[in-house]
Amino acid sequence: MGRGKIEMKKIENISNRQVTFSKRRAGLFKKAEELSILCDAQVGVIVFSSTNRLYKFASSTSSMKQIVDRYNSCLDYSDTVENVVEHEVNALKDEVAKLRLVTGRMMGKKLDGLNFSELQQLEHQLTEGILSIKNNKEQVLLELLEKSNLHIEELGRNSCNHYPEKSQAARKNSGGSSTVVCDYNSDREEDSDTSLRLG
Amino acid sequence: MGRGKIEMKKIENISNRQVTFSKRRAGLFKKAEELSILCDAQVGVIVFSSTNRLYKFASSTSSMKQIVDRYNSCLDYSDTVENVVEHEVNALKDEVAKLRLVTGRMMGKKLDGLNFSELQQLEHQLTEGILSIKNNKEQVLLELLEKSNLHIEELGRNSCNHYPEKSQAARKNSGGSSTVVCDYNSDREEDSDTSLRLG
DNA sequence: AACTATTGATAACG
DNA sequence: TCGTTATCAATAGTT
Repeated sequence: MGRGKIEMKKIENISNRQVTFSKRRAGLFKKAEELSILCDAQVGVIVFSSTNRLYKFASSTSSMKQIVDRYNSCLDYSDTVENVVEHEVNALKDEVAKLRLVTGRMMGKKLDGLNFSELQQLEHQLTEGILSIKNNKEQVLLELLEKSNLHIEELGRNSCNHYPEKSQAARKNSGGSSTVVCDYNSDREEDSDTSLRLG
Repeated sequence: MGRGKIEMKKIENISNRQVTFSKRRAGLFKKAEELSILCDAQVGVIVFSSTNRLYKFASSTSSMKQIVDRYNSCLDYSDTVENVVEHEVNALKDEVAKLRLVTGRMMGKKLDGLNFSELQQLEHQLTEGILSIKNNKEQVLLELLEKSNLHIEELGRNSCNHYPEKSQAARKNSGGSSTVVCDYNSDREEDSDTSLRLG
């Protein structure tokens, strides 16, 4: 219909295609509405243009959501997204429960079901953990010490160059093996997000 | 079009309506296909007849499921089921990650981001845990001991009553404070599912 | 189901 | 984007 037939293939001329899209989309929606009225049918039409715009039609008595829901309820639900997601949620809940049990046990709670060898294994695990933590503490302390010493050295040098009237006390401790007091609790630089949040 | 206009309202004659439904449904699907081909669009049509039968059309390059999914993804998702579920999944994933970090740290891994006071706190936590575990071990041992003693006592009584010819060795250890050897590792009764699975 | 008279949709054009 | 119109497609009523 129109001033001549057209081949049933993609219209290459873009503006032509856009015009035809608008007209035929309106025609399609009109036909859908007529079908729904004349034949008392529930009709939904979803159209995505080649430019990814969404156009939809739903017969007046219902929303597209209702139609899509009804359509979904007609399908076989053995392998749908919902099912897969539910599976994933269950797996995650299981893992959370397991991990909570493990952390709880490591904190000395929820030990009731364990036999002697399991308790012993757990204790061994914690002992190993403490050992590793002690090593890390040592490492952290060493690094703090080194940093402090560098700082003091620098302070000493600055005092010497720019503030000669205040340099005496600083210079006194700027030697190779000076004693340094670290304020451990104030050592919160970056990475404070990695804090424990236990309990 | 046809041998005269028709009023745009529900066709009351049932067989007429069914015929028109078939014809116009075919026409609608044909129009949908033409639109999809000519204009390179993705088109889906869902029709429920007045007799609740489902008819659907999806443009050849896609399934209705794809179209419906794409449609859903285009909606405003501020308050849908999917969004709530996604939130739940994300929360669970976060919790799993957090718990893994905690258990990892308790096992002496992933300690790199921690400062001295955090390490000290962690160590204290583990020390407390070990203390609690030691108490539980003690309790388990005491219970095992009691059980064993009861068992031996019973054995002794049975030997005395029914197998007098074998009773001498048993009777020898059936006193109040006898020495008992426990096989800890074989103490796997019920609740084996609550085992640790660390690491 | 086919047929066909008629209306409706739309391709090309302005 | 919008209106017009010549043309063809869809289909209502009939067989």
